[in-house]
Parts: sequence; structure tokens; C-alpha cells
Amino acid sequence: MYRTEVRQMTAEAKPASLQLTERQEARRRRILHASARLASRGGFDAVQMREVAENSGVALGTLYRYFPSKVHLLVATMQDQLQHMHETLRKQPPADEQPAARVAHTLMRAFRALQREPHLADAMVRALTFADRSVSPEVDTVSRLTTAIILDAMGLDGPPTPEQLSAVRVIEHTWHSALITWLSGRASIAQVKIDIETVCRLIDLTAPRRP
Amino acid sequence: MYRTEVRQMTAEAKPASLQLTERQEARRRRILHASARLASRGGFDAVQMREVAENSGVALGTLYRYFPSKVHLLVATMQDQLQHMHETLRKQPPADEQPAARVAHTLMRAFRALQREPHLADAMVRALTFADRSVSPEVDTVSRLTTAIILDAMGLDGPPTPEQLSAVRVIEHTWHSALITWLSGRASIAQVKIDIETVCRLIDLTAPRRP
DNA sequence: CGTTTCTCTAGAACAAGTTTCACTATCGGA
DNA sequence: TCCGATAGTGAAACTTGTTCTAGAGAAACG
Repeated sequence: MYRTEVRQMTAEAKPASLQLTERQEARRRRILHASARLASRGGFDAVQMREVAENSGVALGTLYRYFPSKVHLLVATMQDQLQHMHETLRKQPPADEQPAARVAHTLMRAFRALQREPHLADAMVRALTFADRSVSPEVDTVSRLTTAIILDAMGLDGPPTPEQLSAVRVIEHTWHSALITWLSGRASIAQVKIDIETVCRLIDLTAPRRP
Repeated sequence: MYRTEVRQMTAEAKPASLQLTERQEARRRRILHASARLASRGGFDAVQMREVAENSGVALGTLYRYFPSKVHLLVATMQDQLQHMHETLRKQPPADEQPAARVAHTLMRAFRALQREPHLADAMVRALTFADRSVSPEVDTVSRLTTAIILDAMGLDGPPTPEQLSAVRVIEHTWHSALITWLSGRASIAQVKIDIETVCRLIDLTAPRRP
């Protein structure tokens, strides 16, 4: 930790200028890449800031200018991965009849992807749930992405009702927490599957259209 | 972090002898008390191992003998607090008709208790979700306690069905994750309430007895 | 009691996240 | 093209979790 009450960098207020030059964009990308690679190896603990800096050919101070903490870095890494995931999932929408089944299948597909890189999943999810208020904006972005994936899977006609949004929030809660119990070896893959299917029943509950 | 692959203490295998002497029990209690007090002040970051050791009149090495990491310490602190909570809640069981409402009210009561000590809640919940495999047994104990509280609130006649246990697990997931979003300022108290009420609907779903 | 074996203490040492500093390189505008 | 502002570099310093060591104390046990 080691963080003074109000983070007060020398001069600038918050992030780098929103418009990055090409070189800066490349640096950022190198950093995220190194982060993901190290995370794939050994999870949260294996992502060491000095090593990330070295592997991405950037000074430690620069790394901290781009991502003000390790958690920021890993949450940004998760954003990045989620983006890919969203596109991949969008390409092959689930074919099920019921919205609940579509969401459950989509999440299980995402889960299988995470199983292929369990260490990376560990790093990202641990960072996400460990994040404190200073990371709220970034975590919020991840949350919105996840919500978008679920809403996509539901395949609604119109905008979601408040009830449906509540259900989606609860599904997200379950998703994150179930991942954690799996990652820490306290729940099996089968158990995660059951939990996801169970919570997805809430969707049918909030859209009880009678034909 | 800084933890070698396999934790290999000099001689003893795991924890202190299961039977603590009186002095040892007192030490353990002082440590937990100091931990809770520091956590109440400033949350996870404010619980510094050196300070816990000092405040409980114990050497740093001893602290680590009792609790092999900060996360272990905070999870044990949570166990302790949950025990109190369980007893308190048990004394005034909710009077509602429906099991779902009973569970929702019980959890909201617990939530209000946490709101009185938000920093303490922060420390405990962050530790809980950040815990890795080495803390699994302790985290499992917390999980069982939470499950017991929920099952108590449901007030079942017989043993719960597998379906009901799934619902309870999902409720627990939602409970932890909703707490986190609240603690990190990304969800309001009202939102947590809605999420809890939403997920509790699963209970009615798994016990659709028609009179 | 004396011995043997733990346990506890004090304090140094180490690892990794974070900050700081003194420079140098790059960029955008006059 | 030159200049001031901004960004990046390298290295050291600082904070806090964790480990290690040598010796003092307590407990079990003959």
C-alpha cells in the first residue's frame, strides 16, 4: 500500500491528456501486453511492477504515470480482455429460445475462456474485487462492459426495465463472486455452472410474458 | 506479497496446537481485538501488522505465528464478528410470512450493522474476496457461517434441498459482491437493498409450495 | 528440580508497491 | 526553427507485508 491520504502528483491533475500520441498509444499497449503475459504465468502475484516496466521497455515512473497503481493496471488489463471477449461472443450469439438460457450459455462460454488462462483470470478478478474507491471509474467501465455482454445475450427488443437491470446486476454479482470461489479452489467448475444457471432464472422471473 | 512457493516454517507443520493455553487464548483475543479496532478506524489499509502487534502487546513474530498473513488475520476477525452477528440475529428472528422476505430482512439487518462500521466492513470483505488458496479453510468457515445465518432466516422445517442450497449460494455471492460495490462507492445503500430483495426472490422460486 | 522442547521477544533483513528526484528527450506552438 | 512545457528515464528512497535469527521464558515431563 503506502498511499498518502490525497494522492497529489506534482503538477498534473489526473491522467495523461486524453489524446495520446502514437508512441504513447504504443507504450500503453506494450504495458498492457506485458501485464497480461505476466498474469498468465503466475496470476496476481506474478505481475510485478518492476517487471512489467522492464518487459514493456518503459521506466517504472512512466508505468506509474500510465497506471497509477497495480490494481489500476490489472483492471485496465481486464477492460482490454473483456473488449475482445465481447466481440468474440457477439459473433456467435447463443441460439437458445429462452433469454435465461441464452445468458447462461454466454456466461458459460466466457467461463470456459477464462479456464484456459486461469492465472490471468485470477489476476484480473482479484484486482477487480480488491479495488478501492480510487479505481471506481475504471471498475465501473468493466461493470458496464459486463452488463453490455449480458444484455446482448438477453437479446431484448426494447430497453430493459428497471427490474431487468436489477436482475442483471445480481447476475453480475454472482458471476464475480462465483469466479472468486472457483479461483480460490473452494468451488468446482460444476458448481459455478449450477450457480450461474440458478441466478439466470431471475431473468425469466422478470420477463413473465404470457403468450 | 513476498511469499515463497511452499510455505515451510522451521519445524511445526501448520497452526499452533489446537489446544491453546489460557495465556495463548488471551493473546489471540487481544490480537483480534486490536485488528478490529484498527480496521474500524481506516479499513484494510489501516490494519498494519506492526501496529496490530504493538497494540496487542505481542511481538511481530508471534502475531505471524497466530495468523500467518494479514488476510488470515482479517478473515479470522470476520469469523469473530460474524459469530456475534449470528447470535444477535438469532435472538430476533424476522416475523415475515414468506421465507424470501425473512432472508431479505435478515440480510438488511446485517447490512445496517455493517453500515455502522463501514471501515471494519471494508477491511473484512476486502480480505475475504482477496484471499487466495492458502486461506481457503478459513474463508470456508466464514462461508459456512453465512450460510447458517441465511438458512436460519429461511426457517425451513426439514433439511434444505440441493436447489435451495444453490439459491443460498447465489444469495451469498450477491451479498458479498453487493457489499463490495457499496464499499467502493459504486452503489448506493438503496441499490444494495434492491439487489438483495431481487436475489431473494430465488427462494420463493425454489420452494413453490402451493397451499 | 533439571532438562528438553516449545513459545515469545526484539530487532534486523528482505521483497515488492509506490514515490521522488535530477536529468534528458519529445512535442506543440510562436 | 527555436523554446517552454510536458513526458520519459534511471536510480535511489520510502513504506509495509513477510521472513529470519539469536536469545529469554514458559511448559511438559522425567
